[in-house]
Amino acid sequence: MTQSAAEAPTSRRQQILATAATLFARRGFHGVSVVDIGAACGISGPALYKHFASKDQILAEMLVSISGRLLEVGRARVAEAGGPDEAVRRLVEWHVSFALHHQALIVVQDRDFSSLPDEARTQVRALQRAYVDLWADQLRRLDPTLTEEAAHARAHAAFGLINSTPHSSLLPDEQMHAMLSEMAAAALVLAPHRP
Amino acid sequence: MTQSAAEAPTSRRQQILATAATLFARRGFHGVSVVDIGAACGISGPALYKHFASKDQILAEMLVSISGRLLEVGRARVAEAGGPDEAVRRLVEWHVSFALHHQALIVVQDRDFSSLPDEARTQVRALQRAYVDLWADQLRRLDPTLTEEAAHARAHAAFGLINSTPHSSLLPDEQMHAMLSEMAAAALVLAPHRP
DNA sequence: CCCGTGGGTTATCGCTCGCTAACCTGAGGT
DNA sequence: ACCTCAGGTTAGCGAGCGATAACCCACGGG
Repeated sequence: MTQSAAEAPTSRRQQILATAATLFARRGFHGVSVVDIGAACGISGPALYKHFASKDQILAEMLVSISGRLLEVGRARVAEAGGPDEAVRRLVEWHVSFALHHQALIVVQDRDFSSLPDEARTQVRALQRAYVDLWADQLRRLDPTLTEEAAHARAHAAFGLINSTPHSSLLPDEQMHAMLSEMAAAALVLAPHRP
Repeated sequence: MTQSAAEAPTSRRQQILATAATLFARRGFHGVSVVDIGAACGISGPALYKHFASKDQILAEMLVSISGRLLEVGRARVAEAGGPDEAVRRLVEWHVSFALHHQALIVVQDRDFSSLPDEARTQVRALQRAYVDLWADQLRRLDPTLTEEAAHARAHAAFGLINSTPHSSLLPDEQMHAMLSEMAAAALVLAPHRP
Protein backbone atom coordinates (compact mmCIF):
# COMPACT_ATOMS: atom_id res chain seq x y z
CA MET A 1 0.00 0.00 0.00
CA THR A 2 1.44 3.27 -1.13
CA GLN A 3 -0.90 5.68 0.59
CA SER A 4 -0.47 6.18 4.33
CA ALA A 5 -4.09 6.95 5.19
CA ALA A 6 -6.24 3.84 5.12
CA GLU A 7 -9.18 5.36 3.30
CA ALA A 8 -7.53 7.57 0.70
CA PRO A 9 -9.96 7.53 -2.24
CA THR A 10 -7.46 6.72 -4.92
CA SER A 11 -8.88 9.15 -7.47
CA ARG A 12 -9.58 6.47 -10.06
CA ARG A 13 -12.57 5.38 -7.99
CA GLN A 14 -13.69 8.99 -7.80
CA GLN A 15 -13.21 9.47 -11.52
CA ILE A 16 -15.25 6.37 -12.23
CA LEU A 17 -18.02 7.47 -9.90
CA ALA A 18 -18.17 10.94 -11.40
CA THR A 19 -18.04 9.70 -14.98
CA ALA A 20 -20.65 7.03 -14.35
CA ALA A 21 -22.89 9.64 -12.75
CA THR A 22 -22.94 11.80 -15.88
CA LEU A 23 -23.52 8.81 -18.13
CA PHE A 24 -26.30 7.43 -15.94
CA ALA A 25 -27.89 10.86 -15.83
CA ARG A 26 -27.86 11.09 -19.61
CA ARG A 27 -28.96 7.61 -20.64
CA GLY A 28 -30.11 5.82 -17.50
CA PHE A 29 -28.44 3.01 -15.57
CA HIS A 30 -29.63 0.27 -17.90
CA GLY A 31 -28.78 2.37 -20.92
CA VAL A 32 -25.09 2.55 -20.07
CA SER A 33 -22.75 -0.44 -20.35
CA VAL A 34 -19.61 -1.09 -18.35
CA VAL A 35 -17.70 -0.68 -21.60
CA ASP A 36 -19.19 2.80 -21.99
CA ILE A 37 -18.14 3.75 -18.48
CA GLY A 38 -14.65 2.38 -18.98
CA ALA A 39 -14.24 4.14 -22.31
CA ALA A 40 -15.34 7.45 -20.82
CA CYS A 41 -12.63 7.01 -18.17
CA GLY A 42 -9.92 6.30 -20.71
CA ILE A 43 -9.65 2.66 -19.67
CA SER A 44 -11.59 -0.11 -21.21
CA GLY A 45 -14.33 -2.42 -20.07
CA PRO A 46 -13.52 -4.95 -17.40
CA ALA A 47 -10.84 -2.78 -15.81
CA LEU A 48 -13.67 -1.37 -13.70
CA TYR A 49 -13.78 -4.62 -11.77
CA LYS A 50 -10.41 -3.77 -10.23
CA HIS A 51 -12.21 -0.97 -8.41
CA PHE A 52 -15.79 -2.14 -7.96
CA ALA A 53 -17.31 -5.55 -7.43
CA SER A 54 -20.11 -4.98 -9.93
CA LYS A 55 -21.88 -2.38 -12.00
CA ASP A 56 -24.64 -2.24 -9.38
CA GLN A 57 -22.13 -1.38 -6.68
CA ILE A 58 -21.04 1.70 -8.61
CA LEU A 59 -24.62 2.92 -8.52
CA ALA A 60 -24.98 1.87 -4.90
CA GLU A 61 -21.90 3.70 -3.69
CA MET A 62 -22.93 6.76 -5.69
CA LEU A 63 -26.41 7.00 -4.25
CA VAL A 64 -25.61 6.00 -0.69
CA SER A 65 -22.91 8.63 -0.40
CA ILE A 66 -25.03 11.37 -1.93
CA SER A 67 -27.99 10.63 0.36
CA GLY A 68 -25.69 10.50 3.33
CA ARG A 69 -24.09 13.83 2.57
CA LEU A 70 -27.43 15.50 1.91
CA LEU A 71 -28.65 14.41 5.33
CA GLU A 72 -25.41 15.11 7.19
CA VAL A 73 -25.02 18.68 5.99
CA GLY A 74 -28.75 19.23 6.27
CA ARG A 75 -28.59 18.38 9.96
CA ALA A 76 -25.66 20.71 10.44
CA ARG A 77 -27.53 23.57 8.80
CA VAL A 78 -30.53 23.03 11.04
CA ALA A 79 -28.28 22.91 14.09
CA GLU A 80 -26.75 26.26 13.15
CA ALA A 81 -30.14 27.92 12.84
CA GLY A 82 -31.82 29.93 15.59
CA GLY A 83 -35.40 28.93 14.79
CA PRO A 84 -37.54 27.01 12.32
CA ASP A 85 -37.80 29.93 9.91
CA GLU A 86 -34.06 30.26 9.65
CA ALA A 87 -33.68 26.48 9.59
CA VAL A 88 -35.93 26.10 6.57
CA ARG A 89 -34.14 28.94 4.84
CA ARG A 90 -30.81 27.25 5.41
CA LEU A 91 -32.15 23.91 4.24
CA VAL A 92 -33.38 25.52 1.05
CA GLU A 93 -30.03 27.21 0.50
CA TRP A 94 -28.18 23.96 1.05
CA HIS A 95 -30.40 21.90 -1.19
CA VAL A 96 -30.32 24.49 -3.97
CA SER A 97 -26.56 24.74 -3.97
CA PHE A 98 -26.21 20.97 -3.85
CA ALA A 99 -28.61 20.51 -6.75
CA LEU A 100 -26.84 23.16 -8.81
CA HIS A 101 -23.42 21.61 -8.27
CA HIS A 102 -24.43 17.97 -8.61
CA GLN A 103 -27.07 17.94 -11.30
CA ALA A 104 -26.13 14.49 -12.55
CA LEU A 105 -26.50 12.95 -9.10
CA ILE A 106 -29.87 14.61 -8.64
CA VAL A 107 -31.11 13.09 -11.87
CA VAL A 108 -29.74 9.63 -11.14
CA GLN A 109 -31.07 9.58 -7.61
CA ASP A 110 -34.68 9.48 -8.60
CA ARG A 111 -34.39 7.96 -12.03
CA ASP A 112 -32.36 4.91 -11.14
CA PHE A 113 -33.35 4.39 -7.54
CA SER A 114 -35.21 1.25 -8.52
CA SER A 115 -32.09 -0.28 -10.07
CA LEU A 116 -30.32 -0.38 -6.73
CA PRO A 117 -29.52 -3.78 -5.23
CA ASP A 118 -31.76 -4.55 -2.28
CA GLU A 119 -29.42 -3.71 0.56
CA ALA A 120 -28.39 -0.38 -0.88
CA ARG A 121 -31.99 0.45 -1.72
CA THR A 122 -33.16 0.11 1.86
CA GLN A 123 -30.14 2.08 3.01
CA VAL A 124 -30.83 4.93 0.61
CA ARG A 125 -34.51 4.86 1.46
CA ALA A 126 -33.71 5.24 5.14
CA LEU A 127 -31.37 8.16 4.51
CA GLN A 128 -33.86 9.92 2.26
CA ARG A 129 -36.60 9.34 4.75
CA ALA A 130 -34.50 10.90 7.50
CA TYR A 131 -33.77 13.86 5.25
CA VAL A 132 -37.45 14.42 4.52
CA ASP A 133 -38.18 14.13 8.22
CA LEU A 134 -35.60 16.82 8.88
CA TRP A 135 -37.47 19.19 6.59
CA ALA A 136 -40.91 18.12 7.76
CA ASP A 137 -40.04 18.73 11.40
CA GLN A 138 -39.01 22.31 10.73
CA LEU A 139 -42.04 22.90 8.53
CA ARG A 140 -44.36 21.71 11.26
CA ARG A 141 -42.62 23.85 13.81
CA LEU A 142 -43.17 26.75 11.44
CA ASP A 143 -46.84 25.92 10.93
CA PRO A 144 -48.16 23.69 13.72
CA THR A 145 -51.46 23.09 11.93
CA LEU A 146 -49.69 20.86 9.39
CA THR A 147 -50.15 17.12 9.74
CA GLU A 148 -47.08 14.94 9.39
CA GLU A 149 -48.22 13.75 5.96
CA ALA A 150 -48.90 17.28 4.77
CA ALA A 151 -45.46 18.41 5.91
CA HIS A 152 -43.83 15.51 4.09
CA ALA A 153 -45.79 16.29 0.95
CA ARG A 154 -44.74 19.94 1.08
CA ALA A 155 -41.10 18.92 1.49
CA HIS A 156 -41.35 16.60 -1.51
CA ALA A 157 -42.91 19.35 -3.57
CA ALA A 158 -40.06 21.68 -2.64
CA PHE A 159 -37.54 19.01 -3.64
CA GLY A 160 -39.30 18.67 -6.96
CA LEU A 161 -39.09 22.38 -7.54
CA ILE A 162 -35.42 22.62 -6.63
CA ASN A 163 -34.42 19.41 -8.36
CA SER A 164 -35.92 20.67 -11.59
CA THR A 165 -32.74 22.61 -12.24
CA PRO A 166 -31.16 19.96 -14.50
CA HIS A 167 -34.13 20.34 -16.85
CA SER A 168 -33.59 24.00 -17.48
CA SER A 169 -30.17 25.36 -16.77
CA LEU A 170 -30.60 28.36 -18.99
CA LEU A 171 -29.76 30.93 -16.36
CA PRO A 172 -26.29 31.52 -14.90
CA ASP A 173 -25.78 29.61 -11.66
CA GLU A 174 -26.04 32.67 -9.49
CA GLN A 175 -29.40 33.77 -10.87
CA MET A 176 -30.65 30.20 -10.89
CA HIS A 177 -29.70 29.87 -7.24
CA ALA A 178 -31.52 33.06 -6.33
CA MET A 179 -34.61 32.16 -8.33
CA LEU A 180 -34.93 28.63 -6.97
CA SER A 181 -34.40 29.74 -3.39
CA GLU A 182 -36.97 32.48 -3.75
CA MET A 183 -39.56 30.24 -5.38
CA ALA A 184 -39.05 27.43 -2.87
CA ALA A 185 -39.36 29.85 0.03
CA ALA A 186 -42.54 31.31 -1.42
CA ALA A 187 -44.00 27.86 -2.02
CA LEU A 188 -43.26 26.85 1.54
CA VAL A 189 -44.90 30.07 2.74
CA LEU A 190 -42.06 31.55 4.65
CA ALA A 191 -42.60 35.09 5.81
CA PRO A 192 -43.12 37.14 2.63
CA HIS A 193 -39.70 38.33 1.52
CA ARG A 194 -41.07 41.37 -0.26
CA PRO A 195 -42.93 43.86 1.94
CA MET B 1 -62.00 -4.23 -40.84
CA THR B 2 -64.70 -4.67 -38.28
CA GLN B 3 -64.91 -1.17 -36.84
CA SER B 4 -66.56 1.48 -38.96
CA ALA B 5 -64.53 4.48 -37.80
CA ALA B 6 -61.03 4.44 -39.27
CA GLU B 7 -59.21 5.43 -36.07
CA ALA B 8 -61.05 3.41 -33.43
CA PRO B 9 -58.43 2.62 -30.75
CA THR B 10 -59.17 -1.06 -30.50
CA SER B 11 -58.69 -1.22 -26.73
CA ARG B 12 -55.84 -3.75 -26.86
CA ARG B 13 -53.55 -0.96 -28.03
CA GLN B 14 -54.83 1.19 -25.18
CA GLN B 15 -54.36 -1.59 -22.68
CA ILE B 16 -50.80 -2.14 -23.88
CA LEU B 17 -50.02 1.57 -23.70
CA ALA B 18 -51.43 1.90 -20.20
CA THR B 19 -49.75 -1.25 -18.92
CA ALA B 20 -46.42 -0.34 -20.46
CA ALA B 21 -46.65 3.09 -18.88
CA THR B 22 -46.92 1.69 -15.36
CA LEU B 23 -44.11 -0.77 -15.97
CA PHE B 24 -41.84 1.87 -17.50
CA ALA B 25 -42.59 4.17 -14.59
CA ARG B 26 -41.65 1.50 -12.10
CA ARG B 27 -38.51 0.02 -13.66
CA GLY B 28 -37.55 2.26 -16.55
CA PHE B 29 -37.80 1.63 -20.28
CA HIS B 30 -34.64 -0.45 -20.48
CA GLY B 31 -35.59 -2.32 -17.33
CA VAL B 32 -38.77 -3.73 -18.85
CA SER B 33 -38.77 -6.40 -21.54
CA VAL B 34 -41.40 -6.98 -24.19
CA VAL B 35 -42.13 -10.28 -22.47
CA ASP B 36 -42.87 -8.36 -19.25
CA ILE B 37 -45.25 -6.05 -21.05
CA GLY B 38 -46.98 -8.91 -22.78
CA ALA B 39 -47.31 -10.90 -19.57
CA ALA B 40 -48.81 -7.92 -17.76
CA CYS B 41 -51.42 -7.70 -20.52
CA GLY B 42 -52.32 -11.38 -20.31
CA ILE B 43 -50.77 -12.16 -23.69
CA SER B 44 -47.25 -13.26 -24.17
CA GLY B 45 -44.17 -11.71 -25.72
CA PRO B 46 -44.15 -11.23 -29.46
CA ALA B 47 -47.90 -10.74 -29.65
CA LEU B 48 -47.16 -7.07 -29.08
CA TYR B 49 -45.78 -6.85 -32.59
CA LYS B 50 -49.29 -7.32 -33.96
CA HIS B 51 -50.09 -3.91 -32.50
CA PHE B 52 -46.81 -1.99 -32.54
CA ALA B 53 -43.86 -2.06 -34.90
CA SER B 54 -41.31 -2.06 -32.09
CA LYS B 55 -40.82 -1.58 -28.39
CA ASP B 56 -39.56 1.94 -29.07
CA GLN B 57 -42.76 2.82 -30.86
CA ILE B 58 -44.78 1.98 -27.78
CA LEU B 59 -42.76 4.55 -25.87
CA ALA B 60 -42.96 6.98 -28.77
CA GLU B 61 -46.72 6.83 -29.11
CA MET B 62 -47.10 7.14 -25.35
CA LEU B 63 -44.98 10.27 -25.03
CA VAL B 64 -46.08 12.00 -28.20
CA SER B 65 -49.72 11.69 -27.30
CA ILE B 66 -49.22 12.86 -23.73
CA SER B 67 -47.19 15.90 -24.79
CA GLY B 68 -49.76 16.70 -27.43
CA ARG B 69 -52.64 16.54 -25.02
CA LEU B 70 -50.84 18.63 -22.41
CA LEU B 71 -50.27 21.36 -24.98
CA GLU B 72 -53.69 21.14 -26.58
CA VAL B 73 -55.67 21.46 -23.37
CA GLY B 74 -53.19 24.01 -22.04
CA ARG B 75 -53.93 26.25 -25.02
CA ALA B 76 -57.63 25.85 -24.49
CA ARG B 77 -57.32 26.84 -20.84
CA VAL B 78 -55.38 29.97 -21.77
CA ALA B 79 -57.94 30.87 -24.42
CA GLU B 80 -60.73 30.62 -21.86
CA ALA B 81 -58.98 32.98 -19.47
CA GLY B 82 -59.62 36.71 -19.26
CA GLY B 83 -56.07 37.75 -18.39
CA PRO B 84 -52.60 36.44 -17.62
CA ASP B 85 -53.35 35.97 -13.93
CA GLU B 86 -56.36 33.79 -14.62
CA ALA B 87 -54.49 32.05 -17.44
CA VAL B 88 -51.65 31.00 -15.16
CA ARG B 89 -54.14 29.86 -12.55
CA ARG B 90 -55.90 27.70 -15.11
CA LEU B 91 -52.63 26.29 -16.40
CA VAL B 92 -51.67 25.33 -12.88
CA GLU B 93 -55.03 23.68 -12.31
CA TRP B 94 -54.79 21.76 -15.54
CA HIS B 95 -51.26 20.58 -14.97
CA VAL B 96 -51.96 19.54 -11.39
CA SER B 97 -54.98 17.50 -12.31
CA PHE B 98 -53.16 15.90 -15.20
CA ALA B 99 -50.20 14.99 -13.03
CA LEU B 100 -52.45 13.52 -10.36
CA HIS B 101 -54.37 11.37 -12.82
CA HIS B 102 -51.43 10.25 -14.94
CA GLN B 103 -48.59 9.78 -12.51
CA ALA B 104 -46.99 6.99 -14.51
CA LEU B 105 -46.85 9.09 -17.67
CA ILE B 106 -45.33 11.99 -15.76
CA VAL B 107 -42.57 9.75 -14.49
CA VAL B 108 -41.88 8.14 -17.85
CA GLN B 109 -41.87 11.43 -19.69
CA ASP B 110 -38.75 12.74 -18.07
CA ARG B 111 -37.08 9.50 -17.14
CA ASP B 112 -37.18 7.80 -20.51
CA PHE B 113 -37.20 10.78 -22.81
CA SER B 114 -33.69 9.90 -23.92
CA SER B 115 -34.75 6.42 -25.01
CA LEU B 116 -37.04 7.79 -27.67
CA PRO B 117 -36.17 7.10 -31.30
CA ASP B 118 -34.87 10.21 -33.03
CA GLU B 119 -37.97 11.27 -34.88
CA ALA B 120 -40.25 10.95 -31.89
CA ARG B 121 -37.73 12.69 -29.69
CA THR B 122 -37.68 15.83 -31.83
CA GLN B 123 -41.44 15.71 -32.03
CA VAL B 124 -41.84 15.49 -28.26
CA ARG B 125 -39.22 18.14 -27.73
CA ALA B 126 -41.13 20.50 -29.99
CA LEU B 127 -44.40 19.87 -28.19
CA GLN B 128 -42.82 20.33 -24.76
CA ARG B 129 -41.10 23.47 -25.93
CA ALA B 130 -44.43 24.87 -27.14
CA TYR B 131 -46.00 23.99 -23.80
CA VAL B 132 -43.27 25.77 -21.86
CA ASP B 133 -43.64 28.76 -24.19
CA LEU B 134 -47.32 28.83 -23.41
CA TRP B 135 -46.55 29.15 -19.70
CA ALA B 136 -43.65 31.53 -20.20
CA ASP B 137 -45.72 33.92 -22.29
CA GLN B 138 -48.35 34.25 -19.60
CA LEU B 139 -45.72 34.61 -16.89
CA ARG B 140 -44.04 37.44 -18.79
CA ARG B 141 -47.35 39.14 -19.34
CA LEU B 142 -47.88 38.88 -15.61
CA ASP B 143 -44.42 40.25 -14.82
CA PRO B 144 -42.96 42.14 -17.79
CA THR B 145 -39.56 42.48 -16.14
CA LEU B 146 -38.91 38.76 -16.67
CA THR B 147 -36.55 37.79 -19.47
CA GLU B 148 -37.57 34.94 -21.71
CA GLU B 149 -35.01 32.63 -20.10
CA ALA B 150 -36.14 33.55 -16.61
CA ALA B 151 -39.77 32.88 -17.51
CA HIS B 152 -38.85 29.49 -18.94
CA ALA B 153 -36.86 28.65 -15.84
CA ARG B 154 -39.76 29.57 -13.60
CA ALA B 155 -42.11 27.42 -15.65
CA HIS B 156 -39.73 24.47 -15.38
CA ALA B 157 -39.49 24.93 -11.64
CA ALA B 158 -43.27 24.91 -11.38
CA PHE B 159 -43.40 21.70 -13.42
CA GLY B 160 -40.88 20.17 -11.08
CA LEU B 161 -42.98 21.09 -8.10
CA ILE B 162 -46.20 19.77 -9.58
CA ASN B 163 -44.63 16.68 -11.12
CA SER B 164 -43.25 15.69 -7.74
CA THR B 165 -46.61 14.16 -6.87
CA PRO B 166 -45.67 10.58 -7.84
CA HIS B 167 -42.88 10.74 -5.23
CA SER B 168 -45.18 11.44 -2.36
CA SER B 169 -48.81 10.57 -2.85
CA LEU B 170 -49.51 10.36 0.85
CA LEU B 171 -52.40 12.78 0.84
CA PRO B 172 -55.83 12.10 -0.67
CA ASP B 173 -56.09 13.41 -4.22
CA GLU B 174 -58.25 16.33 -3.30
CA GLN B 175 -55.89 17.67 -0.65
CA MET B 176 -52.89 16.98 -2.84
CA HIS B 177 -54.52 18.95 -5.64
CA ALA B 178 -55.19 21.89 -3.37
CA MET B 179 -51.72 21.85 -1.86
CA LEU B 180 -49.87 21.63 -5.15
CA SER B 181 -51.95 24.34 -6.76
CA GLU B 182 -51.43 26.61 -3.81
CA MET B 183 -47.68 26.02 -3.64
CA ALA B 184 -47.23 26.44 -7.38
CA ALA B 185 -49.22 29.65 -7.37
CA ALA B 186 -47.17 31.01 -4.48
CA ALA B 187 -43.92 30.02 -6.15
CA LEU B 188 -44.94 31.77 -9.34
CA VAL B 189 -45.82 34.87 -7.30
CA LEU B 190 -49.39 35.25 -8.27
CA ALA B 191 -51.21 37.87 -6.31
CA PRO B 192 -50.73 36.85 -2.67
CA HIS B 193 -53.62 34.63 -1.75
CA ARG B 194 -53.35 35.44 1.95
CA PRO B 195 -53.67 39.15 2.82
C1' DC C 1 -69.33 -23.53 -47.00
C1' DC C 2 -65.13 -21.95 -47.39
C1' DC C 3 -61.77 -18.60 -47.13
C1' DG C 4 -59.24 -14.35 -45.52
C1' DT C 5 -57.62 -12.18 -41.93
C1' DG C 6 -56.96 -10.29 -37.07
C1' DG C 7 -54.79 -11.72 -33.21
C1' DG C 8 -52.61 -15.06 -30.91
C1' DT C 9 -48.85 -19.06 -30.24
C1' DT C 10 -43.88 -21.23 -29.87
C1' DA C 11 -39.19 -21.66 -31.67
C1' DT C 12 -35.34 -19.43 -32.75
C1' DC C 13 -31.82 -15.98 -34.35
C1' DG C 14 -28.29 -12.61 -33.56
C1' DC C 15 -26.66 -9.20 -30.58
C1' DT C 16 -25.26 -7.08 -26.51
C1' DC C 17 -24.67 -7.27 -21.86
C1' DG C 18 -22.26 -8.14 -17.19
C1' DC C 19 -18.72 -10.64 -15.70
C1' DT C 20 -14.63 -14.01 -15.39
C1' DA C 21 -10.21 -15.86 -16.84
C1' DA C 22 -5.73 -15.55 -18.15
C1' DC C 23 -2.20 -12.80 -19.11
C1' DC C 24 0.92 -8.49 -19.10
C1' DT C 25 3.62 -4.63 -17.18
C1' DG C 26 6.06 -1.25 -14.55
C1' DA C 27 7.21 0.78 -10.19
C1' DG C 28 8.71 0.11 -5.21
C1' DG C 29 10.54 -2.30 -1.32
C1' DT C 30 14.33 -5.36 0.39
C1' DA D 1 18.75 -7.61 -9.15
C1' DC D 2 14.49 -9.63 -8.11
C1' DC D 3 9.59 -10.26 -6.48
C1' DT D 4 5.08 -8.36 -5.68
C1' DC D 5 1.19 -6.68 -6.86
C1' DA D 6 -1.91 -2.75 -8.30
C1' DG D 7 -3.93 -1.86 -12.26
C1' DG D 8 -4.30 -2.59 -16.70
C1' DT D 9 -5.15 -5.76 -21.23
C1' DT D 10 -7.87 -9.13 -24.58
C1' DA D 11 -10.70 -13.37 -25.20
C1' DG D 12 -14.69 -15.47 -24.31
C1' DC D 13 -18.75 -17.34 -21.42
C1' DG D 14 -23.75 -17.54 -20.51
C1' DA D 15 -27.88 -15.10 -20.14
C1' DG D 16 -31.34 -12.08 -21.65
C1' DC D 17 -32.82 -8.99 -24.95
C1' DG D 18 -35.65 -7.29 -29.24
C1' DA D 19 -37.31 -9.04 -33.21
C1' DT D 20 -38.69 -12.53 -36.89
C1' DA D 21 -40.62 -16.83 -38.70
C1' DA D 22 -43.79 -20.21 -39.10
C1' DC D 23 -47.78 -21.87 -37.64
C1' DC D 24 -52.73 -21.89 -35.70
C1' DC D 25 -57.40 -20.78 -34.98
C1' DA D 26 -61.97 -18.44 -34.63
C1' DC D 27 -65.16 -15.91 -37.05
C1' DG D 28 -67.81 -12.92 -40.19
C1' DG D 29 -69.01 -11.95 -45.26
C1' DG D 30 -69.84 -13.40 -50.22
